[in-house]
Order: sequence, then C-alpha cells, then structure tokens
Amino acid sequence: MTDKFIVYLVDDDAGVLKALSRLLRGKGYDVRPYLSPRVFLEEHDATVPGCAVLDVSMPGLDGLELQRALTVANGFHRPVVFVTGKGDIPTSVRAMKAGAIDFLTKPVKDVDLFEAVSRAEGRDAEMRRLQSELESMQAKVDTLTPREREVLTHVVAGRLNKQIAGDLGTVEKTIKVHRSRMMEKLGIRTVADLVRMAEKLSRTK
Amino acid sequence: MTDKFIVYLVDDDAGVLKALSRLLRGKGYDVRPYLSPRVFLEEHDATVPGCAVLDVSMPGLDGLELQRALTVANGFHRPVVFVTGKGDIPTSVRAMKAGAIDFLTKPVKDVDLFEAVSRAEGRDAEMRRLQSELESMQAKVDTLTPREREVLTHVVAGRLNKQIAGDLGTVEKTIKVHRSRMMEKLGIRTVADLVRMAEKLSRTK
DNA sequence: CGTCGAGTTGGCCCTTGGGCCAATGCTCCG
DNA sequence: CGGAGCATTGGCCCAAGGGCCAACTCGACG
Repeated sequence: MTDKFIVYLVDDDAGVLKALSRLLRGKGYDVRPYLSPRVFLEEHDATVPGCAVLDVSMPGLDGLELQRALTVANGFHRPVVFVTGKGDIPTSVRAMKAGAIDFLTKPVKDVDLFEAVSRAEGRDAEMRRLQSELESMQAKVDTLTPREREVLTHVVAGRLNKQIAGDLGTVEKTIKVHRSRMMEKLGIRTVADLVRMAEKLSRTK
Repeated sequence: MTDKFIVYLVDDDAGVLKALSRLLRGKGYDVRPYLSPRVFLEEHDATVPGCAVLDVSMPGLDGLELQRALTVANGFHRPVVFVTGKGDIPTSVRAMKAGAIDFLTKPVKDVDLFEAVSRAEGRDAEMRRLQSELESMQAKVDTLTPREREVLTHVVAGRLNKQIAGDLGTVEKTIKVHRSRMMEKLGIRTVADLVRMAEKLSRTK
C-alpha cells in the first residue's frame, strides 16, 4: 500500500538518461528510465506515487504535451520536473504556469535536481493524502439515499429540522430519521464535523 | 472605495516605459510609469487595486527583488507581470515560482501583455474580495472577550455546552451566556455558519 | 469611592435535536 | 409472490440549546 516513491525519467538521449538515473539512484530513489515518451505514457499508472522528470524537447511527444497528458487525473497532477538543453523562456513559463515543480537547464546541477525531486515527492504525498481523504468521504456520501443527501445539504446550510421538513414537503419527524441515519452512515457525530466535511468536498469539485 | 485598477509600470528604459504606457492607456488602463524601482517602491500603496508590470533587469533594485518586496503585504501579493529584454530561463522560473502572473520577453506582443494584465486584474480583484471578507470576519472576532473566544473554539470543535463547561472549569449556564453573546457579536445565527467562518479564518493564517 | 465591563450563576420555560419502538406504503428483484 | 430497501409517520421521553430576568464578584478607570 505505502508504495515506494518512483521517479519516472523520460529523455530521448540515452546518455542523459543514464547519467540522471545513476544520480537519482545514488540518492536512493527508485528510478524508471524511458527513452520514449509514448511508451512512458502507455505504461504510466497514475495510482502509484512518484514524479516525472521530463526532457522538454523530445520527438513525437514533447515535454509540455506530456505534462498536459499527466495532468488530467481526477483533478490531481503527477508532479513534473523539466530538464532541458535547449529551451527558451516562453516554454519555461508555460511549463511553470501549467504547474511544473521546476524547470532546470542542462547541465543540471545535482543539488537543483535533488531539491526539485524532493519538492515533487512532498507535493505528491500531500496530493495523495488529500485525495484519499476526499475519496473516503465521498465513498460514504455515496452510500446515502437520495433523501438523506437532500437532508445533508439542508443541515449543512444551517436549516432547522422543521424548516427542512417544510422545504421537502414532509414533517419534522421524517427529517429526524433521515438526519440520524445520514450521520450514522457518514460516521460523524457533530454538525461541526459535518460542515467541515461538506466544505472539503465542495471546495475541490 | 471601488478604486480604479491601476497598472504600475516600472522600467529603467524611458522608451519602453512610454511605449508600454501608451499601449495600456489605449486599452483604457490607468497607468503609472516609473523609471526608478526605488521611487516606485517608496510611493507604493498596497491598498489600492492594481498590478505591477516590471522590467526584470534594472539598476539598483532588480525585478525579482522588487517582486519579493511587493509580496509581503499580509499574506497577499501585488500581482506582478514581468517584461524582459535579456532574461534567462532560471530567472523566469524563479519569477514564476515566486508567483508572477506572467514573464514576457521583449519585444512584447500586445495580446500577451493584455492577457497578462487582464489576468492580473482578475487575481487582484479576487484577492481583495477574499481579504476584505477575512478582515471583516476577523474584526468581529476581535470584539469578542477572551472567554467568548475560548467558547468559540470549543463550539467549532463540536463540543457540547456541558463539555465546554467542564473544560473551562465552569457550569453549562455560563457557557450558554458566552455562546449567545459570541454568536450575537459575530452576527451569526447557526453553528454551520460559525464553522465555515472559523474554517476560512484558520485556513489562511 | 462609584461606575463599567467581563465573567459568573440561578431559575424558569420553550424550542430543538435525537434515540427507541412500531407501523405503513411503494418499488424493485429473485 | 415475498422480502429488501427506501420514504414516511406517530408516540414517548430525554438531552441540549437558548431566551429573559435577576444578581453577584472583581479589577480597571476616573
């Protein structure tokens, strides 16, 4: 479960690939080198923790396109560190705007690469923590019946049982039952926690 | 109050300054040109809406330093757009990491500049909206007595009056009074709203 | 010294929330 | 057809929230 953090290295230059691999492996990272961006993308599994270290200019699929392709995973992005030999400012700016962790120029200084990969690791961990938290909450919400969900939104809005009953065209007693079952299913005891949960879920989607 | 959005233009090249001024004024922007970054910084008033369009390389105080100086305002930054004639990738990356809106290379394309300034305007407006919301909430919280503040935190934590009383070494009745006055001062009626307010305040600071 | 704000507490009473048990009506599925 | 799941409702009772009025203590301030 606590999969090891993996560095996906993609560069069409075999020499660079080997050099960077050695460097990162020396630091203890689990490195997966790819000469072909396409092969990397095919094999890529967004569910395992890791970051991508990409060359910007590659034949077929360039770094920025690859970055975009890695960016679609349900709101979360695979952290990307760019490495380039012949990049320009507009490209670096586009990469950073698209959320790249860093954009390094060759020859890459070891410390810069380590610092970038380390930041990528931190961000990846934080993203996964957040994502799993959201998923587990969403999973619980998904077990609610339609009625319970309606009641949930009204409760979060601060409405009284009586008012909710009026809104939904039923009586207070019924709302109490839905409300109770809803809290039970969500594993939540207080309205405060309920509101916080709802806020987290709504803030991201 | 609804001050006009101002573009602070800082470039040590008088020609560029004039050209960009004309360009932005033509778009209807209120432009304030500065040849000296120091003078700009001295006169700068973070309370008025606006963005800065900075040349990266200037004598005395370069663009990145200026950006950092503009970044300290109580958690909020003055949006910055960079313009440069002789920048390099590391510089652009540092600028973007530091939160720059964009980093344009001369000759600057009109559309790029307009797009960047427009984005800056949007971000500035959003920042100010958020900030004024936070300030108004914080102002209300500041009117609370120490005891009321303690009760506030316990209520937000989902504790019952009885439990809060135990924690604070007093009785339920006392908590009810503090709680009631606290809600009154905050202008809030439901626990749901209280929790949301507390979340917003805690999330930023 | 007297007032004022803050913190406390009591009593009284009403409203809300919520648990327990029981029961009904409906729809969908095997 | 006979459950299963869902929505609904009633009664009963207790716990928790909250308004209103009154009162007391204490330290600060003039």
